[in-house]
Amino acid sequence: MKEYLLKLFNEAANKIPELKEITLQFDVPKSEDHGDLSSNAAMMLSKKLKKNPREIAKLIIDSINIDNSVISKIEVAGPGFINFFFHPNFFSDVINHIVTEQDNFGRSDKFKGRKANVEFVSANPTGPLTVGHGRNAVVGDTVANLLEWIGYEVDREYYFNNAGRQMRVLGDSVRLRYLELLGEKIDFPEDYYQGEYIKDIARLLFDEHGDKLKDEDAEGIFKLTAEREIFKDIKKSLNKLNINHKIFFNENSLYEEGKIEQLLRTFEEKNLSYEKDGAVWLRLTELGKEQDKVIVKSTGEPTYRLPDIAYHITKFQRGYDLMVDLFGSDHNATYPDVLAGLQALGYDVSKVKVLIHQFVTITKDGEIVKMSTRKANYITLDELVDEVGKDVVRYFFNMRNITSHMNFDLTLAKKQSDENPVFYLQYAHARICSIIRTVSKENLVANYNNLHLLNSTEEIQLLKKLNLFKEEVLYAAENFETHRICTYLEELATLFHKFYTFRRILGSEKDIAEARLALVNAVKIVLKNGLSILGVSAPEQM
RNA sequence: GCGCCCGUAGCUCAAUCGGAUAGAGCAUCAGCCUUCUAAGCUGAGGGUUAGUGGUUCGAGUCCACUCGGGCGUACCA
Repeated sequence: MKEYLLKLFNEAANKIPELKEITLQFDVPKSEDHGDLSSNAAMMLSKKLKKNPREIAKLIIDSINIDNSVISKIEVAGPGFINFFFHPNFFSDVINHIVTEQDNFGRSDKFKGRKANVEFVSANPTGPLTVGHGRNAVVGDTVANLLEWIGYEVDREYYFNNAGRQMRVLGDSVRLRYLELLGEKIDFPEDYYQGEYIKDIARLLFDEHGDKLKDEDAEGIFKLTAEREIFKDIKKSLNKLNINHKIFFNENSLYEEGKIEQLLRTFEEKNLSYEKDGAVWLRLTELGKEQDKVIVKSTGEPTYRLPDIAYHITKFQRGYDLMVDLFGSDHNATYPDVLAGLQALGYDVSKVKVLIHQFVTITKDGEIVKMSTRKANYITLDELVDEVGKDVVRYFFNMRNITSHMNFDLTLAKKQSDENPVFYLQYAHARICSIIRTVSKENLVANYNNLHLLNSTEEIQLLKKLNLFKEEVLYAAENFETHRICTYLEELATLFHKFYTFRRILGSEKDIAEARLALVNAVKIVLKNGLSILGVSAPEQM
């Protein structure tokens, strides 16, 4: 629809040259009374032409050629909107596209041939994934899905840090628990990992090696075993949500391959770093930042900035056109330094898109569930998935804009009722499957030749919504907004349920019944495709 | 103190780079199942978009300030 109008306006620009100077946009009005698409071009031109916008709108209308079989009505409304009403037959075409393309309907090739990397979760293997990681995991995977739907070839990547202090503490936590098992009296520091899983790993080592490890370093077998075992659990948790990273990139490899040293030398050669108080600093002030930051501590150990920059360089070297990083808001202070460093080295940081999601609060029975990692008092992602199921978890995390703090209502999520929006969508799909099963026994077959018979309000609204799916996917993907898909699907499901209530298939005249069956088939495909972007299943019956 | 995010109906949230009368779901109230799934549908009530100024044809959206909440502000990540 938009393309069609764009073409008309570009033709009109021959008569009104100023039209070329503004970016044309067509919006779907909130109210149906305002047409199917609306243009604000006249208002944008009013200053330039020094004329009343309504007059300009009339001028524009006069200078475009209207095909009455496509556009049934054009009007000037309000302060100067031009409203376009499309002919009903125009909308039913979409059904043919949907049934032809099936599972691929909604995909576009706008970014075909381009490579994207989506880095998400990236939690260090120091403990099980929590509900907080869940939002990151689900949104990251869904963003990756969306990018695939608009043509990108996408690599899902998990970056983890196994070289720093955190992991040393982890190894030592296991070592102490191990010694405890051997009967030694230990003093377990408060800032060590308190969780039961540490004891499990210690138990594992004890069962396998007895007391032979009592003189081993924390950094050796203790740390390695902990990393291996915890990663096993992390991957299992992600698998339950159908999340599979293609690449697990670890920080150690950057050291092993000399990337860290190399980067340090480059900074030095370009005079972007200097030494002070025994540490190496990055000249961020010269890059417009507030203060210089340390990249190598006086102990000789790099801060996170150095490996992070080196890591992103590898992404550039791997040839991605788009690199998405998804972090929780606790990281919002770290990424600007990394980007500044990359930019100073001449990398095109506009290819890096950093997404920050806000935190998740869990409520149960109306009360906030308080969580503390240090005390190992948290709800794990695993527990959450086991309790409410994959579909609910994926839907709930996807349904909110990531810029908002989100409330995960455990009581609501567990309810298998109309209070839970996931079921509303799945129910619509199951209902359609049921209709198709029942109706096929009556010798009715979908017929795609009489779609003009779909002319009731309920049918036309449904058709219009189907027409918007592809655009909606594109918009959601380009803006990295997964919740858009949820909103769209809920609106589609609502329109379907209304259609179901007022327009029957059985009992209608055969031509109408068969056209409606075609419509219902199309709705089913779009619901299923939308749910598959979200990673939510589309059950055939409920 | 400073930086980022947020503040919309009783609750949870939408609102397409600034568009027309701010919309859904839940909750509350009143209705609809002898025919394709009632996990559904119809209707009603519910708002000074935290506040005050500003920018303009037009502001929930942009700017300034104030209030309130979250996360940061390390030679932790």
